[in-house]
Amino acid sequence: MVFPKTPVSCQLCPSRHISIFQELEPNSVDKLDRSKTVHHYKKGQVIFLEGHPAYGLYCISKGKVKIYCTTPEGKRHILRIADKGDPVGHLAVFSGQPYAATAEALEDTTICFIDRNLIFPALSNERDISWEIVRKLSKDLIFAHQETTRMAHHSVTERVAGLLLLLKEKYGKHRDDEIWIDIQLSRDDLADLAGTSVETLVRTLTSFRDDGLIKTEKRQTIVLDAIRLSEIAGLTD
Amino acid sequence: MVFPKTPVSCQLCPSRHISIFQELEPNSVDKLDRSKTVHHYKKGQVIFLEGHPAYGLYCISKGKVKIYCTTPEGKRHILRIADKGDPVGHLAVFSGQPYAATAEALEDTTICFIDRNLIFPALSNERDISWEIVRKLSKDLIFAHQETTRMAHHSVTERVAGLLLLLKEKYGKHRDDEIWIDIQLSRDDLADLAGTSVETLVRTLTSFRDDGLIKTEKRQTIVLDAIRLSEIAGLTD
DNA sequence: ATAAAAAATTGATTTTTATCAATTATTATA
DNA sequence: TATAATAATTGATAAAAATCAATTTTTTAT
Repeated sequence: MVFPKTPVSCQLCPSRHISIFQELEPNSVDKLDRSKTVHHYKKGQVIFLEGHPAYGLYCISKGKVKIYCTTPEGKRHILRIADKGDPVGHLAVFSGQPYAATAEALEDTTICFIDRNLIFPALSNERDISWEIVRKLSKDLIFAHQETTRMAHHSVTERVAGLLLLLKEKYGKHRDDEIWIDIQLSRDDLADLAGTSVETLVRTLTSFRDDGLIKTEKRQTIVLDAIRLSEIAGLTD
Repeated sequence: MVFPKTPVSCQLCPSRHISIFQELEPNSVDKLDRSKTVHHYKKGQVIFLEGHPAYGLYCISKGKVKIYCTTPEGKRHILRIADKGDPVGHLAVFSGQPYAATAEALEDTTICFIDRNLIFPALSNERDISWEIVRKLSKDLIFAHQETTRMAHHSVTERVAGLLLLLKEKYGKHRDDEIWIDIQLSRDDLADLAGTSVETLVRTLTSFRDDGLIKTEKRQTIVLDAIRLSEIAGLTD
């Protein structure tokens, strides 16, 4: 694995103003800046592996990372997609446990690593950052609970519809009066996000296409009828 | 709803030394003590409802509480069972959102309520409590992710086996050389925990009983073969 | 540009699980 | 204690989704 260092300062980082560290004092930012190392990963490269000891956390400067668990039978479940500004591996560091999931670059990614022993000293002058983290983790936990419930009690059709809407919210771009989901995900990725098999996912997309809910072009998806999709997803009532 | 006040001090609370507040200075405990109100709920009573505004959080003094989500179709999913010392409703308070789930007493329960506006002042002198909460939330989030993966990719048989082992860990009591799961859960509760229908749950238990993995007596379960159960649950490899 | 590899799609089949219906057991109540 | 109400169980059936297999499309590498 190659770890080329690049001079990227936190002050100039494109993700600076959306990350969990957005409220830091300049002094703390400087400390972070001196504590971090910058790394580049090509699409498909693994950043860390489930089960490995967590020596630190990451913050995405550029690119996207998928975080997934693997079952004993080799099935993958993508827990989330981390974008510019998002922390990765922080749960392991905060909880003191090994990484509970694998992180893999979805596209060419620049990511900063902060050693777990340097994080807390760098934040020592920040009074509120820990409560800010509590707030974010609580939100994430509520979302995770909803996901668990969805996986347990909703059909694949409902889950795929919900997934498409989520992706539309997060990655939707307007183009030619249509909403285009601007993220490069394979069918396998989509299946791993929806918690189903590739074949079932494809059939679900096909049926959505046949019903005029979506349009697919070159592995890209366009949402044509978000209202009907959210009815199917069970988000309206 | 009846809210009888009882003189229960935090210092004397049976849950004092296992709760998230276990590390507090005496001064902070006093503040909490003066901020809280004590409430009693009979088995089956609802403590708060999904969707309602969160005016504060709870800490269980005695008893057990199930926290569940309800889907639009009326299906329930029990996210967790909170015991003596466990916080309830804290996610809503920490995140500033309404309660995302319903809390209902599984048995007669004594629980303390702390208004959301009084929590942070009471903890103002505590340097590390927020990082302690970060640690606990991170652990909970990792667990929640594992649950999501389990619901998405494991069969009902695997999930029920895993559930029984979890209950055994948490509520197992040795009696007559056997491990007895000492908690009063209906078949509906077990189904809602495993994310399946009552009928399928019953059939799964029956097959476990036929295979000599468990023994059931008067709605109570005894684990006879934890090793084989954990093989079925997919926890061994 | 072409061949090889990888990804996506479609079809057929089996397995799993939910649902509906009926019955039995248990608990609560008069 | 008898009776009603609730909970648990069993059976039959239908629906959902996984799996296996084959084919087509797209991408990558030569």
